[in-house]
Amino acid sequence: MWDMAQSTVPPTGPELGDRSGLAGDVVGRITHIASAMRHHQGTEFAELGLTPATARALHELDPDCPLPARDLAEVLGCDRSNVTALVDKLEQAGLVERRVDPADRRQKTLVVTETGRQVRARVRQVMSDSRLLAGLSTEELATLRELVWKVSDGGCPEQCETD
Amino acid sequence: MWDMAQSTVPPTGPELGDRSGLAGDVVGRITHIASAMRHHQGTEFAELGLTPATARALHELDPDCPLPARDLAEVLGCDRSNVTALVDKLEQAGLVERRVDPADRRQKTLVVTETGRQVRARVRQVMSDSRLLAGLSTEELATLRELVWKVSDGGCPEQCETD
DNA sequence: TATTGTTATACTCTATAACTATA
DNA sequence: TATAGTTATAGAGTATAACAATA
Repeated sequence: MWDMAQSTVPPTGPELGDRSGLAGDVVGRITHIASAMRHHQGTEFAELGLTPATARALHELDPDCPLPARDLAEVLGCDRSNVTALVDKLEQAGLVERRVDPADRRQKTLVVTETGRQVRARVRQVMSDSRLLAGLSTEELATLRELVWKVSDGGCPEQCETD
Repeated sequence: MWDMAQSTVPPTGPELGDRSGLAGDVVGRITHIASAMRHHQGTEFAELGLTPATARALHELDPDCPLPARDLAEVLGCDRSNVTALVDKLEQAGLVERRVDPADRRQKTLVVTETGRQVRARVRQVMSDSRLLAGLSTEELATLRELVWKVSDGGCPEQCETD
């Protein structure tokens, strides 16, 4: 069935009986599509002087609602120690500032600068760039959205805790 | 529009007019789903004593059609130098053997062992594991397959050369 | 004593460049 | 000279453990 997923035969015969082959096929395709998306985003981020990880970190930092590093780590689903390096790079690039929280001097609040705000807007643009979906009609897109929505609701929408 | 993708509101109102919002929404969901799939696969591979990269390498090695390392690198879309380390691990685990090609003694053919054959079967199972799609009916699955197929045809099915 | 951010360290993944042994 | 595999090295990404400052 995996071989089928790798072939170039179009899905003209849905073969509704073979549920697991069907599902495995879809899994393979989604993997391919996501990989292509990551690749494309990676090159776009590089043009902004960002790596995928720093871009994602910037993306998660709301300019209107500064977070402590601890919370950013949680949103990113990674360890606090990684956030240090990520924010180091963002700060070096002038996109983010660390500010000691006067209320709790252990915490450092991550504030997006004006430049950071602009770069972040571009990052968000790239992250929802849908050129890969250009081949679908608007109706197909709507159907696809319904289906992927249903999948991510039933599965692991955020950090995949249901494993 | 990205905020919409992050919300928990179901897509009951398709809003067919907003094509780019629709598409960005789908991109975000596909990213989430693929991330969850990678996470799940990673833990399954770990139980087999494999990393995602070694699992993928093993997956690409057809036991009935041994490849030289050069070809594996091409299939994996990575540099030859990486294949050395990957095959080192697979060989250490007793899953693959290197054999010098008598016809061209520069080449080393990668042969999957009997154990490797069994582990690879499990890897293939994990890679097409579709528990995340359990919430879809077989009909929805068929529709989804048609759509993702169409996307990967129009976009970057394999190593994304069309960038 | 518990928590925040940091540092030190290690492992995976990937890329480039230089080396070797063949061809 | 060109190619296959290897080695050395580097950087990104992520994890754990230990530490300083603060609560």
